[in-house]
Amino acid sequence: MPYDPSAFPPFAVTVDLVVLTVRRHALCALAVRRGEPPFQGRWALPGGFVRADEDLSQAAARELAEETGLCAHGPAAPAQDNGAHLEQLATYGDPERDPRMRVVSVAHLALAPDLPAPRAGGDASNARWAPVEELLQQGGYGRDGEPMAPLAFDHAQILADGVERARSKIEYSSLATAFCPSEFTVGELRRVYEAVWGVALDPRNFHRKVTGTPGFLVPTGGTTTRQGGRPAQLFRAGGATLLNPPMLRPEV
Amino acid sequence: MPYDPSAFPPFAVTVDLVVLTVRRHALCALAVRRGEPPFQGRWALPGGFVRADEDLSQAAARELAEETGLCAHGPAAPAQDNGAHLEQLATYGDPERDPRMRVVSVAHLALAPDLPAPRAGGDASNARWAPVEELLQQGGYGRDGEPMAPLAFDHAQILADGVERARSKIEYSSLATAFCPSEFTVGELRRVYEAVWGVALDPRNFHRKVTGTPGFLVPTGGTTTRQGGRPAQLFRAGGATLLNPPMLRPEV
DNA sequence: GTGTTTATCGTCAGGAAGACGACTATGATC
DNA sequence: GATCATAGTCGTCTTCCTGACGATAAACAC
Repeated sequence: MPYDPSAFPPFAVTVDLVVLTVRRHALCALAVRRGEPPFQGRWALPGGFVRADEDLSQAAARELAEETGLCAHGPAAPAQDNGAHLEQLATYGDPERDPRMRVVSVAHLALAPDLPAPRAGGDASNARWAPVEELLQQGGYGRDGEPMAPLAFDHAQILADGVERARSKIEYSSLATAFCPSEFTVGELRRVYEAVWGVALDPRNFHRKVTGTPGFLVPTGGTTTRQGGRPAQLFRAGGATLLNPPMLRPEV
Repeated sequence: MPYDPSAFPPFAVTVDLVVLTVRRHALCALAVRRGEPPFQGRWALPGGFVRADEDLSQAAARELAEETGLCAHGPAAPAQDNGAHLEQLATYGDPERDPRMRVVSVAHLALAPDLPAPRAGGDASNARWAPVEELLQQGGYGRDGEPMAPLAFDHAQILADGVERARSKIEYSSLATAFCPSEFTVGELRRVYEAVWGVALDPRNFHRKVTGTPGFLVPTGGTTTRQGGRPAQLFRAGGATLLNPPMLRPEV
């Protein structure tokens, strides 16, 4: 078929972000309140249009910086540089997903260490970290007693897919360190796994496992007592990105 | 921001397909020859524009049917129904990836049993199954001595990503059965793993492993000698989609 | 000091996987 | 028909990993 601009329908292309972090032992996602219709006043995932001269990953990194100030790095993550991990998640293109027009959204997944309060165009009341289970439950009430409407558009599905990706990916990759500050203890890393998977892990077996996996953790020599109790060794993320053997998520 | 159609740039959205199969002990992909510029005469992945009222997965299934006649089913695959497995792979949106205009392509991965010769709009000379290593090598010569130009657009990258997805996914899912006919032997399944991974596997350990994984294989009661040698039991794919424990890809 | 908390080391039993021997049941060849 | 080649299937043995859990260590609160 020759080139004919009328031969294909025009689409709007957006990026939406599932930004995850661990706060107070819970897996949380960044949500922003919509200021305009459709779904005005409802919570949604941050995102925006891809610009004409931008790659998809560039657009995602730009949106991430606008919403959180984080500097992104790609899936082939180098050692911890205090930026966020960013990778493409999936693309959502149901013809009915946006009532205004045909929008295809390329969702991205970002993993970040615990951060100060989010900003959404400088307006803190319109952005927040919320536990993912709170965002995903239908028709419940939030921690502040406010009735929780479901997320706008198909963002509940996107969030669920992002959470599932994160849950499975920390099994066989060193991605869990993306939730930690640049230096962290084995216990802090264990609490990340416990928060993301929602299970309790044996501290002794976990310690043996992560310290025994080559390339996962590199000791810095320092220690800390910020968690209370006996001082713990500090580590930073090692060069390995794939864990062999993988961490095993307990059954059920 | 209020709804303003001029506020976002228009994109063309396409689906491209990585269709994989195993033929003659080699992992092969479906390639079609381009009939028009750009990249006229070069090999490319099959694909086409998403229609105005179509979901992305619908568009991918339609393209797959047009190129191969296969009926697709989704990632939550039911028991083997002789259709192809189809899942979304990733989305490619570099501003320069198509010289004509801004095109975002949602690549999909399809896995199919060995098939009769492909058809591309009824023209067999413009479609073929080619070993993936042949399609991915730069500047070599094909099996027929014809010089091999690289695949059109960024299709070499898409194909490489699809192959890597298939290689890793047969580790922890029962997807390898999507390469087999509805009834198959343990040896045939092993040859699928060997072709996709490009390694030799121990027949005895492989047999113990797959027959011992609950839900992976169910015996049909029949036997076959189509591979020569002692008759082998026939199986069909069981209900399990995730393998626990996973198959282990041997180290390099 | 005593108790609490967290970190870290060690032990032991059960299971999974790699290496590989042995046996079985076909078709092909002489 | 005997022999051989080819595949398939069952066992064994050793090694490694994991889960369960006891024990010790080093901080802080009182």
